[in-house]
Amino acid sequence: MARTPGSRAETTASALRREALRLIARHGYAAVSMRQIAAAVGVQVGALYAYTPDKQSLLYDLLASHMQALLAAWAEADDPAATADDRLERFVRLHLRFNLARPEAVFLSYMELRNLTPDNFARIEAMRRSYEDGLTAILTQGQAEGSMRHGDVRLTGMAIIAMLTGANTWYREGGRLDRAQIEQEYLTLVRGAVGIPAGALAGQA
Amino acid sequence: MARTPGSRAETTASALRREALRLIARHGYAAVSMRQIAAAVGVQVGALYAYTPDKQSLLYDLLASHMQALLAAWAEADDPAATADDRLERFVRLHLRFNLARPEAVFLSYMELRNLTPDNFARIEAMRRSYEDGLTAILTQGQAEGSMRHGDVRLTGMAIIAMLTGANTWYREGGRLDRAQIEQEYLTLVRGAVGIPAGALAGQA
DNA sequence: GTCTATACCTCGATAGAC
DNA sequence: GTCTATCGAGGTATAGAC
Repeated sequence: MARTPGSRAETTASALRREALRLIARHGYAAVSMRQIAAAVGVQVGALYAYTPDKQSLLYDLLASHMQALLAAWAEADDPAATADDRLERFVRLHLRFNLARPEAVFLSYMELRNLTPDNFARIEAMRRSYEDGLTAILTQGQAEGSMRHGDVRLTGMAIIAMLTGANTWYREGGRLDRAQIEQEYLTLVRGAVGIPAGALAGQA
Repeated sequence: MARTPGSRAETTASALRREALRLIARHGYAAVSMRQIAAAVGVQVGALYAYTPDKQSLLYDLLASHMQALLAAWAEADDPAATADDRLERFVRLHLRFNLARPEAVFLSYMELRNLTPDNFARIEAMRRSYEDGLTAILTQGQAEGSMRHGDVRLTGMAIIAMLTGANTWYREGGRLDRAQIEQEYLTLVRGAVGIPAGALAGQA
């Protein structure tokens, strides 16, 4: 049987990531065994160690690649030259779109932080903090431009992110509200929370 | 040594709950062993089974008593005869006050849901739903009274709860903001989100 | 009520054959 | 790259002595 060298390896590697993500999201890192993951991939447990040095690295890779993808998506969506109102709208839409599309990875990213080693935890936290800083910069800009009226910038930023991420706890594909409606609803809530007048349109100072 | 019969048992029972809560909050249900809990309590592992039939019941009891306390606190704080604005303020303050005072129990209540058996999960979910319904009733009332302008009631309720509960992820005793300041900040955010005019005071229609 | 001892199971990780 | 076999550790829960 002719088979491209390495092609089987790539299949197993991606299956490993996919099944590990699925199982850990459902049962938790500590509750999922390497044997379970191997069974889901369709190999014996020893074979997994050709792809990951240990279980911890597997978890870290899942979280790190998720955060890297999020940061990259925001870097592409943001326009630092735009008004704060406009940037805030982009942030809200990107956050919802990105997170609702990957519920399992999002779930892992806040549920499994405590199962990281201290070094790995610090790396993930730095990326998360960088993402949060993107939002607080927008809030600071909005206050300077006079379009937003809110109190403590850090608290407001954390509140907005918590509110948006919370959508993942109840959103289900094919539910009562579609993603476009959800984006609009959350956008209205966020704009009200930071004191943007109800009549103001994004993009105007 | 004269000792009140049963007093030693009560001490162990409460120590068991306290240490189990602390350890599970820190490491997760699946990662904490009955041996670890026993060591923290100061007994051997066999002794724990005089207080709980198994590990699962221990987890369920911790979550159920937390939710019961929350529902009782809200029943006492709420005034169904008041205006929606006033009731919303009470809800925000109670939620923050209650949750910031019990970070470990709050953490368990959303992190360990998946480690409950289906039956136990359904019981906890019913209590959580009942709490959420308290808020959505307020939002519906506010819309009817004309003091609030928001969209989907269920989405708005979930968004508010997620925003408020998020405070637990960053709040630390003795931090930059005290609890009174935090309550005020979140109250402003919530009132803005549901479209209560910035000038309006709670208690006014 | 708590102890010691233990039954029985599953874990992560490795070794060596193919 | 994957298999089988295995090591040493640690898991929940129970039995029976005190």
